[in-house]
Amino acid sequence: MTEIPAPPWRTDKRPVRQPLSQDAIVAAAIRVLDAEGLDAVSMRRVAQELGTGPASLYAHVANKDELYELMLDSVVGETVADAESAVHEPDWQQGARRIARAGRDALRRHRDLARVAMTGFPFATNSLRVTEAYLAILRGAGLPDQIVAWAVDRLALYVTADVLEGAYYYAKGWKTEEQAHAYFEQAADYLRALPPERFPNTVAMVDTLMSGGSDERFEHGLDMILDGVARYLP
Amino acid sequence: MTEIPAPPWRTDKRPVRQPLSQDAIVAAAIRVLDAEGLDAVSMRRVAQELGTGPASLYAHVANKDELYELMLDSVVGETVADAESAVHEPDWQQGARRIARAGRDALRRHRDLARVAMTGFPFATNSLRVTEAYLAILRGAGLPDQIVAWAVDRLALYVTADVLEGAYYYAKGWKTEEQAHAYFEQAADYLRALPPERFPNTVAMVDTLMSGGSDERFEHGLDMILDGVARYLP
DNA sequence: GTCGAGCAACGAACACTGTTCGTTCCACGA
DNA sequence: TCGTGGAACGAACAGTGTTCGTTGCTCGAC
Repeated sequence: MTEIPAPPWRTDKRPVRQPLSQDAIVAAAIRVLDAEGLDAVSMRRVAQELGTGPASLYAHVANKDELYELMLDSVVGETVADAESAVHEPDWQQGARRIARAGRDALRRHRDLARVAMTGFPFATNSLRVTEAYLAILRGAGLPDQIVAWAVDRLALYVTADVLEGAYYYAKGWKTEEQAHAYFEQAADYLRALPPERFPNTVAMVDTLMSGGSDERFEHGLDMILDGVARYLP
Repeated sequence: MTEIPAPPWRTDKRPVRQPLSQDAIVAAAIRVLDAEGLDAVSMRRVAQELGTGPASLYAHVANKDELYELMLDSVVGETVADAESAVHEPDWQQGARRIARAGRDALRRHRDLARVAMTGFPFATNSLRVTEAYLAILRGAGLPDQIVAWAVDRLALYVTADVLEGAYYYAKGWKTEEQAHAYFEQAADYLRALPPERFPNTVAMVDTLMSGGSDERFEHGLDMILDGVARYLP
């Protein structure tokens, strides 16, 4: 099949007329997300990115919510290979840790997309594959099903909540991390200035409470969840 | 101060002219929330509830986000008394449980308001009081500060996530619980129909995975968190 | 007793949003 | 060769949050 070059005449009527597709739309949406944040991903903005109007998108995508979920599943897809290879890890805790880390890394690569993961259930195909990997590892370790179900719930929630905390300032429309840092500093000062007779513990623990977002803290929380689960090994 | 009755003349010009206030606005917003769900709480809808226009609200509320946070703090206020009395509970696990339960009950009374709790940090006064109660209980038990900070984080997240799961169908605009039940049934069928060679664990665990929302499950998850934390007692 | 200042209330408008309708136009199969 | 199904699209609708400029009221100072 040799590609027939576009005829030089008649090219003035329509610019290029390259066909749209769901994949192209999702890719464009993720491009906007990475550049401007989730709130900027509107149907008009995505259409503009593709050089067309918003109505054209509805032939490939049911509505904006579906587009958001497709974006999430596309990003989750970045972790599927990692997750499925982690199933063969001899140490089950290490396997679970690898899936969690891969999910966190993928979400962190895409601004505040984690907000989408907080609303709705992971029924898309890539999410299901990651869940299946989790289940295989935890069941393979011999944990009872009830505990496995709870643990998967908790791990997924922990990962997205951690990312969400780190991406918090995107939601406020801030551009730089300096602004975010200033905000947190100000918040800490506010807590320190609370009346110590009514909030003695809060005031005393300000620094400990506000030390979120770091890798060490994420790993430590992961350890605590997995250690808690390990108590239910037969 | 005897109240002077409104003069019968001149009443045609303005209906009543009762002064607006932040409390009145928040109360009206919660009324709309309870009746129609969070998505229905727009500045125009709240203003309509008060018989005025949206611009009038901005004298008492900075913007819609602040209104949402005020609503949340008002609802959290319903639990402050409970939380602060739980501090005197002799058993620290029982104390923490009481705060968590009170928070869950309060959030469940108000549709999908839990969505607001998922975005943003609890810096409003009532939330701070509840946090202080948590801290007092857990520190009083002798837990190290690092663990206490993590546990409070986890407990708050667990409560709101549990409520959010139960209120999921509000976000979809569904009215009745029958619709929600049908949706979950359909979702379960979808999972059961997955290819068993690629999703053996998911298919096998469908019923366990989808058994969310009940009180027993909430209590069980609470036990698991608290038991996990208890390992760090000196 | 009168005046002035400050502020709450508000009508109208702006710049957006998601979504739908009706039309146009093209590529493919009969 | 024609007919048809479906994608692309322009325009519009009904909303949204927020701001501006004006009005009208109330309270304190003179």
